Amino acid sequence: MPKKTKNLDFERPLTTVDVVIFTVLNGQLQVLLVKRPDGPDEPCPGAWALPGGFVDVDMDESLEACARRKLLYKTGVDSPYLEQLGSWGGKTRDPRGWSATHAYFALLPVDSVQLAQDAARPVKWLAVDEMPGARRLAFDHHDILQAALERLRNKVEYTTLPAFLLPEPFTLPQLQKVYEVVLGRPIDKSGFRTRALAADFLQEAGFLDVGSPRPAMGYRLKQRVAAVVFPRTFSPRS
Amino acid sequence: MPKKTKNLDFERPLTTVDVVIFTVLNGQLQVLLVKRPDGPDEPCPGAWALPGGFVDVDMDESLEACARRKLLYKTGVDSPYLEQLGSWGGKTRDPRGWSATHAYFALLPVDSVQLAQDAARPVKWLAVDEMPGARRLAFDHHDILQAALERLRNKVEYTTLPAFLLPEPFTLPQLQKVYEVVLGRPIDKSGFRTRALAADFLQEAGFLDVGSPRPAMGYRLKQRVAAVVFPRTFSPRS
DNA sequence: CTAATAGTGTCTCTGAGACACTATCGG
DNA sequence: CCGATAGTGTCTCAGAGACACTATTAG
Repeated sequence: MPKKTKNLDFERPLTTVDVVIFTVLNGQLQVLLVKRPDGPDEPCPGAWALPGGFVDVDMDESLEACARRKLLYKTGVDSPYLEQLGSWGGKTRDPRGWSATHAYFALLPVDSVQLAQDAARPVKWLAVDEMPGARRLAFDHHDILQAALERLRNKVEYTTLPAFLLPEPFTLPQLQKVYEVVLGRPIDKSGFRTRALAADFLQEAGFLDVGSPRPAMGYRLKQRVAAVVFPRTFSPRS
Repeated sequence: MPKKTKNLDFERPLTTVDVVIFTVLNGQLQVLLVKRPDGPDEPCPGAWALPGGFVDVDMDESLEACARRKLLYKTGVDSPYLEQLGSWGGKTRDPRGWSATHAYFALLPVDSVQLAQDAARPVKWLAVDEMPGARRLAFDHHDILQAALERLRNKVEYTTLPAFLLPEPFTLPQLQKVYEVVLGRPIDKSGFRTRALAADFLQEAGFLDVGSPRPAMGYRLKQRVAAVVFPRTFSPRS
């Protein structure tokens, strides 16, 4: 290892942060994508990509601060549920050189979002179920998105994460729908209610009339910071 | 954001990979540490640190390959259980500049290790329980180690990870001891055996006489690649 | 009244925890 | 024989799954 002695003048990898931003919209789990600019010097020109970009060593105090900055810039949301997902790095993932990205994933209610619509950088929600195999995302963002989905679906089995996808206040049937959307299968109502209430992470917020024949109790999260863990999973009896 | 246009000549963070290497030795969970060199230009001179270092854009194909290279170099082990832990990055974690590290954690049986003893870079095992609060590791390696411990202890509750800490073949009582060492509490023998065998990740390898009055069945892992997940955790009745 | 959704009660069964029990070895 | 460790059987109980049941609204 000749280069790593005293001086630091060896080639450094490019360092980026990408954020997988999920919400529920039209009864579907959706992810935020940004169109890469066209141009001769641009990698993946015109392709859809996860929001993200280079770490700015002057602006960013830390990786998480960088992720929050990019998220705030694209969505206007400043304190969503945000969790580190992992990092991807290698010689070939970016044509501009050895590059490593730190990926985060965020959950937010769609009503809190003000998309930064900019003609130069179009932004859109895409339902994850409608992502055709053919539609390739930029770089290795397909892998990153799949990892985020896997993490989300795993955690949904035993945590209260989906509550961060809903605007407050919400009803238990609404929350159950979100669980079902993310898991892709129906859940028993009685068991769901028992679990949700036993987890003690909700507080009542008065009855809501959401157009159903009978009004339902509305709830807010007691703590908007972290997820609560259930004692067991939702896995169905085999 | 002025700098991130076409050209790439803005300052790049330093990029490193660190590996938290665990084993069980003398009935204790131990972690591998490397002494930082002394010297006027060195950060944290003489402090103990996790093995790791800069990504070498010529040698390393990917982050994981870089982690494996560093692990092989220090221990001689080339295919341990290796998992990404997370990344830590910020303006102040390294006095040499904005730096981001990609942390991995590895589990390996102590008998497979040939420590690279080099007078310039001493290497040692340290029992995690004997780490005094006062003993500060280099950089933010204390945080990284704590995160690795938390991850390990969490996963031990519901996976077969501890099997990667033992030389094969091993007996079920030996494996149970490892679980107890990592968890820091006793486990019921009967329940442990039922779970372990039901998980179907072991194959018999003949009786072993390990000095106990009665010989016990030895086992090997069916797959040395990934951990198996239990249906429920070991959490004790409240 | 009926239709539709909100919310509850009840039965069963799996699997963990606790712990007493038997089995097999060395001396 | 005894002591020590390996390994098994049995009872109980929490909590998930399944599903039938009641409650409250709009029309």
